[in-house]
Amino acid sequence: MRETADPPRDPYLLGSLRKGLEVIDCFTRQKTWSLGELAAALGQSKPTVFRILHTIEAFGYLQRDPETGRYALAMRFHTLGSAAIHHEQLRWQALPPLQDLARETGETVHVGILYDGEAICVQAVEGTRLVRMHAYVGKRTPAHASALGKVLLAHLPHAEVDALAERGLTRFTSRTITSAAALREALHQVRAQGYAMDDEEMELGLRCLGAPITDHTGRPCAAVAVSAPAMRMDPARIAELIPQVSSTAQRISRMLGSPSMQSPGSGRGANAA
Amino acid sequence: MRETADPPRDPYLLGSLRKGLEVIDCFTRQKTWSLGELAAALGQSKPTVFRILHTIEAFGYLQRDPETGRYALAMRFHTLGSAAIHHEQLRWQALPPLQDLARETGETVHVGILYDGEAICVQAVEGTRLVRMHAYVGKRTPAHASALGKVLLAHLPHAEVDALAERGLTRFTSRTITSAAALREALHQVRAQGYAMDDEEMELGLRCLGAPITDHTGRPCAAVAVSAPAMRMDPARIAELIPQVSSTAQRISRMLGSPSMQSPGSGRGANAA
DNA sequence: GGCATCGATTCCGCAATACGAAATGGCGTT
DNA sequence: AACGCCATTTCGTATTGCGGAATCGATGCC
Repeated sequence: MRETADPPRDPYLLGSLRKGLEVIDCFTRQKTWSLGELAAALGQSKPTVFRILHTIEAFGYLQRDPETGRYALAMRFHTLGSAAIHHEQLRWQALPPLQDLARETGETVHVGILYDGEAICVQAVEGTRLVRMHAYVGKRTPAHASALGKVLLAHLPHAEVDALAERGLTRFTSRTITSAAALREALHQVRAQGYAMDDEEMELGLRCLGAPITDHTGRPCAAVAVSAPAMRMDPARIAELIPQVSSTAQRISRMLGSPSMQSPGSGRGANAA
Repeated sequence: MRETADPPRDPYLLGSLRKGLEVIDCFTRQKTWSLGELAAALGQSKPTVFRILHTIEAFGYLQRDPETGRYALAMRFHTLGSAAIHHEQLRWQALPPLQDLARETGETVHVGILYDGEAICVQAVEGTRLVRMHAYVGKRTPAHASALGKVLLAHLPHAEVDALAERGLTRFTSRTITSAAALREALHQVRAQGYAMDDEEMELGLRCLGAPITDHTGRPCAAVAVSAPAMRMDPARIAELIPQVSSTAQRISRMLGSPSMQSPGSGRGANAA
């Protein structure tokens, strides 16, 4: 029989490299694989998969359990992962404004991006208070349960948000948003307000406020957040922090070449435009 | 002219996958590349490199700067990197003993492995004191300036330690070991003592004690460390902590199937054997 | 505005490469 | 001791990937 029609074949896709990457992908789903399992999962012959594994292993990206001979991701991927984060140019641009915000508020502040349903911290500055949230570059938080994440989800196509909710919204506290309907409602509010709040949804006693950073096309590409113990985040303090976080976000956006929300000197613009 | 003799050609090395991995490797040295730069650096033709980049990009492992068209590592690598750490089986085995040690001492404790000149934390339990070291999975520390790192370096072939020193030993405090000779001497002492100490070598005011974990072959494969502010790490406290850290390390080693240093019931063995 | 330049992308024919069926080897099980 | 499962190796063939050269597109210079 002839090929079952894959009409739009990409002539620049290298087959053996493609299969290699498919193999690597498998390891995000299951931590160890035997040759036979992988061959079956990918629908490839064992010699083919053997050569692929052999090549990747030769580069130190995979390692085998000396006992069982099963393959697993090696630490070399962790090196690449760190490099990926440190390469974000955003990281360096955002640092001075973040430091200012941390100094003004005394609280931990951070900048993150959305990736695959998680908010990933790419830069953080800790607050000066003894009891404070800890943040570090590379920290990941489920998007539905963080201020950073909700700000970024709010500007995503509805279909993607639904797909995320479909995968299940893990509960962390009694306040975590766990239904698709509640998430949609919360994101609607975020869009209306221009900022997001995590009200002890990830951890009891921790509140965060987040605001969007827009890139040169005006699209939200990242977010800033300030995090503090709930005891220091009463309504009065929140009202005070919101403009501080928002203006930090706008400052970073401007550095990225974002078209300002309101032309400078045009007075107070309608913020519902 | 004929090929310049690469005698031990590996028949199971897939050429195009190999080149793809070489391309990925390039991004650990320089954060962004243009097609032409990569082609020149690898000694490959531009169409070849183009196909490779195209394939990797199609998988979301590379992304292009929309402005300049330059390639950079994408966040997807960070996902793989996290997965690599979380797949360490050591991580789960070590947790209960670590929790016990953290409870007994009240200080932050962690387990790490050596990779490419850095100690990488694969499991951590924070202490209970208000002022304490913060540790998290994935944290990396230069090996020459940490207790974890020095324990693991001590059991490496001398050539590898020298190679590391060759690359330069960054100074963090006035106490950081920065010469190859001093490092060799320090590692010699670690081997003799059976534990390592970081005496404010990474950060002033922070002391750590580390002890080796051995795998089923008896080879040191990881290490445990306890970290505390120097004010809580005076000589008396250190003398108290050393056996606690060591016995935690031995407990974990035994779980990994390590042959005990001294057969159970054989009384106090000579620890210099 | 037109032309030169430089980098990225596409074309195309040739040859090397990667493919998989089947054979082999190693090891734990019955 | 023979079986059966899984990883590894062999080998002939067809496909895939290769690179020189042409094309396209943007940028800068006259």
